[in-house]
Amino acid sequence: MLDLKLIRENPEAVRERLNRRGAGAYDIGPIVELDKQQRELETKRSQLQSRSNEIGKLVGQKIKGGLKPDSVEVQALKDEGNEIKVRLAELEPQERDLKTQIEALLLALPNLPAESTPIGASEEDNVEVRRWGDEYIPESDGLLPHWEIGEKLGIINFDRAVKVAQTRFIAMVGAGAALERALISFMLDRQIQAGYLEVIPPLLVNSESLTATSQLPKFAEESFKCAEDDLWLIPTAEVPVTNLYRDEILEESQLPIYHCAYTPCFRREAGAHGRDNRGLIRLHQFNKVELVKFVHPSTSAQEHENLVRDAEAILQALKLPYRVLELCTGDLGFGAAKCYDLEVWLPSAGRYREISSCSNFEDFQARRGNIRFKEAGKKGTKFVHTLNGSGLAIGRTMAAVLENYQQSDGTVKIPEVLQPYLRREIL
RNA sequence: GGAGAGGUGGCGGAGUGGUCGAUCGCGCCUGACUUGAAAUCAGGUGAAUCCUUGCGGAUUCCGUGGGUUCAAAUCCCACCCUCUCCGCCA
Repeated sequence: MLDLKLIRENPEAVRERLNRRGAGAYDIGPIVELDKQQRELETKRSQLQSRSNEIGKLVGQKIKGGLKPDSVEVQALKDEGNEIKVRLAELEPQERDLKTQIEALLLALPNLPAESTPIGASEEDNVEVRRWGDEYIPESDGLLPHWEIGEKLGIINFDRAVKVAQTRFIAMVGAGAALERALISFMLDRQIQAGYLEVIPPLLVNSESLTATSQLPKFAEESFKCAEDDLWLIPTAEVPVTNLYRDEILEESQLPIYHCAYTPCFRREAGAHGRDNRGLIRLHQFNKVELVKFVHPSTSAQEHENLVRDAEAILQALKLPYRVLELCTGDLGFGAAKCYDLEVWLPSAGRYREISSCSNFEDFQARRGNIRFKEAGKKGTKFVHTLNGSGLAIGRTMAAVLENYQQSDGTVKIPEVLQPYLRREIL
């Protein structure tokens, strides 16, 4: 959520920055107008309230001083109090209504792109920052896509999972399940070593949590909702982990807070029919190790760079070729101020595919979730900055391992760093 | 799911209609005393919004939302959450 004060005081600057996401896509005019009305009402209402409080006190004093509750003097005050009550009953709903409208409009506005985010219209304009591991890119002759490898080895079952659930669900079997589990353990171990505190959060979350991290209200159709309850299946561990500290005031000395979490993620992938529909790339349920940071605003840019490096470290350890993209303003996620995507090399596609997305939300989520910190000895509070990134998506990593490590005899080598987890060298 | 108890400031814990944003204790901060610390003493110590150039002022917040009243932490209604016992269960 953007700071209403910032919009009020610098509307032109806010407009300019929002336009970087797409010219004219967002209009703050109504917010500015409603905010003006709301403040006028608030001033009026607060003055009435003040007089009403005064009357309340006066009546109390008079009665204590010996006047009868039904004496003329007291009755006159009561009458005035009743009058004010009538006028307040008019103003209050108006003000509340305005506030609700403003809130709804604010929740629908995306974050301002950071000054450093490259300006562009679409993913075409994303900027490649660096590439790693070209020497590990396999020869392209006779390569199979990962779903064929998985089926041949009998470690991924697509058809049976569809019977059990729906299309875009899979079942991992035997060594496939073990490899999935090994990847999870390996990534968690690495990230814990890098300083992240592991969490196993709830996999169902309420609407308030989804609103704080900004999946709601705009992207409701992307998540699975439990019909009987105000509970949703998490689309990413970002939601429960970020919301761990919702409505809290942290001590400055507690920052930074680093968490990692392995969770399954559930996404409806609405509107994605027919796209990337083979294999492990786009499923309704997938596993992910997520990194989440809560940091002091002055450090968040550096923390973001470090977060990306922590995600990259996994790909490097697995010797999977990848590149780092800096997303342009036109491709930037709703809540992000700045975002790097990691893309891993998928030989079957002959291209890089997203395997991690590392975003700095600055105070956007913190504002929505009311996550603040207090500086020692100083009055008031500030919003923390939140960041998160995949470290990494497990299913896509599995796909990348199967394809990049396949051998001409149809077997798949196990990356060295996973061998201790799997206790074997070949699939 | 049933019965009972309860939700007040960082913590503990008062407060059952009136000047209560809330006694008090602990914690924390500042100052005095001290070579320093402890102890002691004095003062201070929540958040948010609006008005104001500033000084400052006003309003809101005692789980949440309604209601009664001139006036609600306090009374009424609904809901949420926590604890204890029972039931059920991995």
